Amino acid sequence: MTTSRRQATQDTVQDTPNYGPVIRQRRKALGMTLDDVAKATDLTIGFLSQVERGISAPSLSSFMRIAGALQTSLEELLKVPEPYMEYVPKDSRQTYVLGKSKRLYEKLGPGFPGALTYPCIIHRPPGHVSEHMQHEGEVFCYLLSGSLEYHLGNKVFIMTPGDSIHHDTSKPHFSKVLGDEESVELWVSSTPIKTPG
Amino acid sequence: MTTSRRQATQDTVQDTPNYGPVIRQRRKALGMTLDDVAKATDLTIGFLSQVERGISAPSLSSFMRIAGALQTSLEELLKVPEPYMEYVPKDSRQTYVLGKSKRLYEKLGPGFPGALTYPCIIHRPPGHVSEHMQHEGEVFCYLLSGSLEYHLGNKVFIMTPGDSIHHDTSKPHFSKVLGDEESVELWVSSTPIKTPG
DNA sequence: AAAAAATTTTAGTATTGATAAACTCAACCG
DNA sequence: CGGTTGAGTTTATCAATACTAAAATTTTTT
Repeated sequence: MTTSRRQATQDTVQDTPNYGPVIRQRRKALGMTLDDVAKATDLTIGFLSQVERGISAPSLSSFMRIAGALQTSLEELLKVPEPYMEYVPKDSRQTYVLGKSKRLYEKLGPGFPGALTYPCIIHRPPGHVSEHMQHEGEVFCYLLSGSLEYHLGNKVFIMTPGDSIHHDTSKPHFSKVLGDEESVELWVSSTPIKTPG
Repeated sequence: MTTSRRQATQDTVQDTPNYGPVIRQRRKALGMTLDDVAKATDLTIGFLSQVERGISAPSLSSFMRIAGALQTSLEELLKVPEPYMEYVPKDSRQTYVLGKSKRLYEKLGPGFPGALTYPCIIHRPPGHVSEHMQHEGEVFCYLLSGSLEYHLGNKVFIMTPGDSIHHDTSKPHFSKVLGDEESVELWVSSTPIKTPG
């Protein structure tokens, strides 16, 4: 054909997200060197440097390993950066109702591009028992109101307003809302809390 | 190294989503042939056949062109299929509050994997004016209650309960909630309605 | 200023992403 | 029944590249 596919690809390079800088930003935000990522992905620092500078394109499987090493997802690296506001007036929060239990989730971040933590407020009804969790990362929770029975590994804490907890999420954990009122919990997590589609 | 990166890749093949069958299913659901997709993506039918059968791996840019041809996204093709229920009891719906206007969105689908349409019910407060939209696809809306002023291109319709509208979404459209009560609208769209992450 | 760390750059190549075309199979039609 | 057509599979091939190893350069640290 008169127009090579190579040229066709070049013509559509505009459509390829500029993931190089996004990868570099995330890597630096995590305090990692090219060598750190190279070891985690079984790729070389030279190649990763080229990927970050847009000189070379990784295969899909390499891209996924890079995303894994950076504790993020393909989707996060490829998507158009979402709008952010550092300052969130309390009456302008994005809110969601989650699940059959009608938990209310108030999103407070991201406050800037490349943020590594996800702040939110969660309202849970009396008696609600959260999912048992265990995954890589860390979390901080401050109880604004209500009462919680927080299970962390084989420890149990009764939390009242003003109490907080900060832990490694690789330890199994869950909590139950005590008493007759809903709990209001301020969370800052290293992984986004899953909100349905 | 004694373990080739190819083997390393093979070792992690379990981690690579099984997108081949997902691509084929979506292509067939859209009534497209390999030739149709080949023409849309500037790839060959032999290659696409191999991709769908997991024999060959497309580059990231080719993958994105395939996703485009299939009117879907990388994320949709790569993600673990979401749980689905054909039958949705009215008190078991997933709900979300959207935006500052506090629209309520009740998810009714997908009813099966590979579905091409997205059913939902949307509740909107009095006076709410929707975003002006214009994109590829089609939509059907049935007004359950309330009243709407629906703008489609340069046509305006006053919708009352029981009325419906079904149109090509490439025409510019938006609507406003009339009267003092909220509207309750049943929608079936060819594209997912955006819900904040 | 020197050393160390981090990154960039270069040369190289085994592998592959993708093609062209032959082949196979099922469905359809005269 | 044989020929044609549509759809998909398979094979041989190769230009391009995904990625490496190592040298060179830059930046940071001491």
